[in-house]
Amino acid sequence: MIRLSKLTDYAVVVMTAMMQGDGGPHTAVSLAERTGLPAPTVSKILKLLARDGLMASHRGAAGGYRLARAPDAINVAQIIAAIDGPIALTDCVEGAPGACGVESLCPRRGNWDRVNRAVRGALEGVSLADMARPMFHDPVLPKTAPALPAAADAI
Amino acid sequence: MIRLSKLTDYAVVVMTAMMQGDGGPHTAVSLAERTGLPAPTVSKILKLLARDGLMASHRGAAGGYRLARAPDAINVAQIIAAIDGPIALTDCVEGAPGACGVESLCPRRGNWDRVNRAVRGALEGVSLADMARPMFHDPVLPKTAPALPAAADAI
DNA sequence: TTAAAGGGTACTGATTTGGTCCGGATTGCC
DNA sequence: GGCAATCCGGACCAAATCAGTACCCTTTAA
Repeated sequence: MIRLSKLTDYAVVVMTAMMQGDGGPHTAVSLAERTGLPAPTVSKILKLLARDGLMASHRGAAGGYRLARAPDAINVAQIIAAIDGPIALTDCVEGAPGACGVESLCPRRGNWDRVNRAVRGALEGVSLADMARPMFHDPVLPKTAPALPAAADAI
Repeated sequence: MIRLSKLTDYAVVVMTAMMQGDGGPHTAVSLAERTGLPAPTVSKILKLLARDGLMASHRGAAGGYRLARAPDAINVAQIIAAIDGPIALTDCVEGAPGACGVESLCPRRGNWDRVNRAVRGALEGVSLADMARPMFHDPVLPKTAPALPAAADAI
């Protein structure tokens, strides 16, 4: 199965936790307590998110982290990119020249990129605010749901 | 980065190789020679694809594998599902009850499923025939390209 | 009957990942 | 001005996962 790292999952947990409370900064340990995740791990996640500009950090006593933007201005693709690096399904992409051992027989590099683009677009369509919104059981989403063929459930 | 297993990448290589030649069956070793991949690996891939009905296999002497359907009736999502199992980005999906350690604090299960659905839909939109089609260098795809925001290249 | 081919399972080495820890830099408070 | 709280940036280790290989069995055409 296509795997997202657990860290990315945790990142969404942490970020949704930050949406609650007043606008004040959250420390890494307070978020760890609130989410039930180990503190060093939360710290690591926050650092990665801050490095990519998704978090605003403040050092010193009474410091902490805050979301850099409104929750609906942050999408899942950005979170994944911050934690896991660039979204690319294979090594066979433009960034890695010559890395592909069967390059001469592989005229498909650009086509995987097409797939990557499609996936990336799908991930950009879901915002952090969407993830925080409690989901009632299996609602047919009115506007954001992508059109799906009927056979999709077998995959 | 979101990773697709190498086996899946190889599967597309093998399947595109099968599109060439007459309609006769291809043996695992002949495909291995043609693609430059190790024979046991090719055999493993073919077995997985056959199990999911993407290949028609014929045993015995003069046996081999054939594509079960036309290349434009096979999409990338099906290939990934055959090799890597169900397409799900996190463990946090409906199928795994209680596996999530922070379940009580995690009201987002259904929302990851929303993301999964979006990705799945994107992958279903690309067929094997698309992957085999030679791609001229960085054409702006006229119809199949998803609408992308300008900032997308940083992801 | 024989040989060619797929079917299934188990094993191993390497890579990746999750998680932890440490010393240093920065900043507010007493 | 000193102190304490907090972030910052690495390096590090154990565990899980994955790619690849090998073996033996079943099937089937010649």
